[in-house]
Amino acid sequence: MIFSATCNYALRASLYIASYQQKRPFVPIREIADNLGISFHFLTKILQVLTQKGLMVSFRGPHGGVSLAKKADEISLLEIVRAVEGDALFQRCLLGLEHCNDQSPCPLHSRWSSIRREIQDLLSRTSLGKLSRKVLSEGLRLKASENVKS
Amino acid sequence: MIFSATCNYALRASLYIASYQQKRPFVPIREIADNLGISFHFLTKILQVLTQKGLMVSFRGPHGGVSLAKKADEISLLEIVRAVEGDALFQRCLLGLEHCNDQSPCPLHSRWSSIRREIQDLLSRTSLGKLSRKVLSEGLRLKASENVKS
DNA sequence: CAGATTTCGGAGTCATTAATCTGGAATTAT
DNA sequence: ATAATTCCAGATTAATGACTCCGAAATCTG
Repeated sequence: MIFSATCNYALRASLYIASYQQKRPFVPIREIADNLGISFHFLTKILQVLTQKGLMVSFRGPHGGVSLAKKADEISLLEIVRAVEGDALFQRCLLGLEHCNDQSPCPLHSRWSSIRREIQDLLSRTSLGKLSRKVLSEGLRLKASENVKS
Repeated sequence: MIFSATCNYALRASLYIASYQQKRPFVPIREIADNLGISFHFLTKILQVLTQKGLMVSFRGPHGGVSLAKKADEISLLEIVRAVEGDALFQRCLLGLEHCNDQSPCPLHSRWSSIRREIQDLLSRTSLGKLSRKVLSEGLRLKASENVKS
């Protein structure tokens, strides 16, 4: 629902970096991939996009990796989402109609618009910093939890 | 966003039937496809699913077509969505995590859950009948609007 | 410098969804 | 009967997204 796998990975990886970068200048992609259970090569590609868009900075070689380009409190989830999903995401019609807007609305336009705005507000109000602190203090998970039973 | 093309088509076609069935016993799929700008064969396949799931009834031959299985006021958009998208749609985590729930939540779980519920409520409160009356009275569109300029 | 580490960038594969095509079966009208 | 209409069902193709692979470039260590 809502987001592509690419976008989910981008959010989780960003959150991982914000949470576990600590004093290191860079966090290796391999570490992120291993800890979140994401394909290394695929994640590499996704993070490349984020660095190209200026949200991350990267460094090659030993002790290299990626790092947030700004302070974690200054990066909103919305920025991450927009970087990988593009700008059209928050303009789409619930019925899939092109050019559905206030002038030429579909039957659900007004009601859907307000929910869509809520989603956008949630993402723009929530920063990586805020959320990473919550992850650390409450021990929340970012990975798919492979705990089968036991 | 949110829905697949299949689901969009299912909703629009259902709404078309509810709006334009008038006194006819059945509405031909060809007419729906032409008026909504959807591939006939593809729409056929989608409506077959809706009839298999008991939401529509169909009839072959001249003056055949498909028809709502219940009164339009008794069919919610949610029923249509569930029939084509399956049941998992309204349980998915914003970060794409499996088994994200109150016991083992992701960092966004509580906030996302409430928005997700709003979406589900909107769809379950809105019936085909209610929405089709709105379509007719306000002249709202169900198709992609090919008005280039003129 | 040699070798290990790590990102970069492009190409290729696989799976799922979207869409098309073709023939057949049911029904009606002539 | 025969033809026309319309849904049904399966096969095929196209497009997109998800994921893999590999060689190259940058950087550090010894």
